[in-house]
Amino acid sequence: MGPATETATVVLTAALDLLLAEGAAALTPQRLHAATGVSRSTVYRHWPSPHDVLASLIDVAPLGPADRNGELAHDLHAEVDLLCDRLRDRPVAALLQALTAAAAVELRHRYVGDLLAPFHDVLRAAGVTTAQREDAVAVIVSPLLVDALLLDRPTARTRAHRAVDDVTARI
Amino acid sequence: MGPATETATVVLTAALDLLLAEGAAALTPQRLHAATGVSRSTVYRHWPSPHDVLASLIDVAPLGPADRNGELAHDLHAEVDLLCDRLRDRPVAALLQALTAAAAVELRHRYVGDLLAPFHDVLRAAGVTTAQREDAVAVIVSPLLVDALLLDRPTARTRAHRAVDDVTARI
DNA sequence: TATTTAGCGCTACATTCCGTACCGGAAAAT
DNA sequence: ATTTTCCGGTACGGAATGTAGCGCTAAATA
Repeated sequence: MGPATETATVVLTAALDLLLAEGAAALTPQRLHAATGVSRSTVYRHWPSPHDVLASLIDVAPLGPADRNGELAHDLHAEVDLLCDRLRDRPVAALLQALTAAAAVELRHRYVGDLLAPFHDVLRAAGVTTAQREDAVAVIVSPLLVDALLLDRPTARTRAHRAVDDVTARI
Repeated sequence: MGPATETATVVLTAALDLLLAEGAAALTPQRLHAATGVSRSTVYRHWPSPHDVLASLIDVAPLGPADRNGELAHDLHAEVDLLCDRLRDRPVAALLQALTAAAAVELRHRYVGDLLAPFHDVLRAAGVTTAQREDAVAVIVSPLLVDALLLDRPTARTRAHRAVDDVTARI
C-alpha cells in the first residue's frame, strides 16, 4: 500500500512537512506542486482529493505492536512506552490532529482504532472482559491522547504507567 | 463580548449551523454570505479572518460552572454531568473538533482550559495538591474528551463517575 | 433641528486556486 | 519493436479570495 513510484514518496514527504508546519489545510494540490516541483496534474492523478493525501500519509507509516513477553503488566507498559514515543514524534500527533476534522470521520476512526488495537489485544489475550477492557484502555490511553492533541504538551508518560499499575492491580 | 449588532448574531448562528453540518472548513466568507444574505463585505468587516469567526463562536456560549455544595465528591459528580451534557450537545463537541486544527493553537488552549477549569477549581478548593489535581482531572475528563472528538460516540458518563469515586477515595 | 458618525449593501477589480481535459515525450515493460 | 505506464506542460471555465471605493440609512451627537 506504500507509494509505488518515486514521485509519490517525494510528494508525501513534502506533504508531511506541510502538515507539520501549517496543518491539514495546507495539503492542497497547488501547495504540493509548489513544494516539490512535481506537476500539478500528477498530484491530481495520484490524489484526486485532499482526503486521499491524508489516507496515503497514514499508509506510509503503519503502526506495529510493541515487544511483548505475554505478561499483562509488562506488555501494557511496553505499549504505553511505544505510544508515548509515537505521540512525541510530531508526525503521529499531527496526523491525529488533522484527522480530527468533521470531514475525515472514517479515516479518523480507522487510525484511532489502529492506535488502540494493541492495548485491546494485550488485554484480550489476558482474558479481560470486554467491558473491563474498554475501561482500562480509556483510563490508560485517553490522557495521552488529550495531552498530544488538545494541550500540545509532552505526553504524561509516568501517569500512564501509574494507570497501568492501577489497572493490573484491579484485575 | 457578545455580538454588538443584529447582523452579527445572524451570521454567527448560521456559522454554527455550517460548523455542525460541514466542519470548520465551511466557515468561509462566501458561505456565510450565501447562508445569511448578509453582504460579503460586512462579513469581512466583522471577521477579517476565518479564525475570528471561531473566536466569536466561542464567546457566544460561555461556559459556567455547575451547581456545587462544597463537598468534593458531589461537586465533581456535578461537573462531570455538566461536561457530559455539553459534549452531548453537538456545538461544544464540534467546536472542540474545529479547534483541533493546527492553526488554532491559542484558541484551543483557551477553550480546553475553560472546559477543565471547573474541575481544577473544585479540587483546589478541597486542598488537593497541584500534582494530584493534574492526575485527577486527566483520569476523569480525558476519556470523555476522547469519546467526543475522536470516537464520535456518546460520552461514557458512568465510567467518568466511577473515576470520580476512585479519585475521591484515594484522597 | 442640523450634523456627524457608524453600520451595511453593492460593485468592481486583480489574483489565486480549483478541477478537468488534452497532448506529447520518455522510460520501462511486453 | 511496440505497447503501456508515468509524468510534465498547457489551456480552460469557474469560483473564491482579499481589497477598495461609493452611497444609503439610521442612530448618536451637537
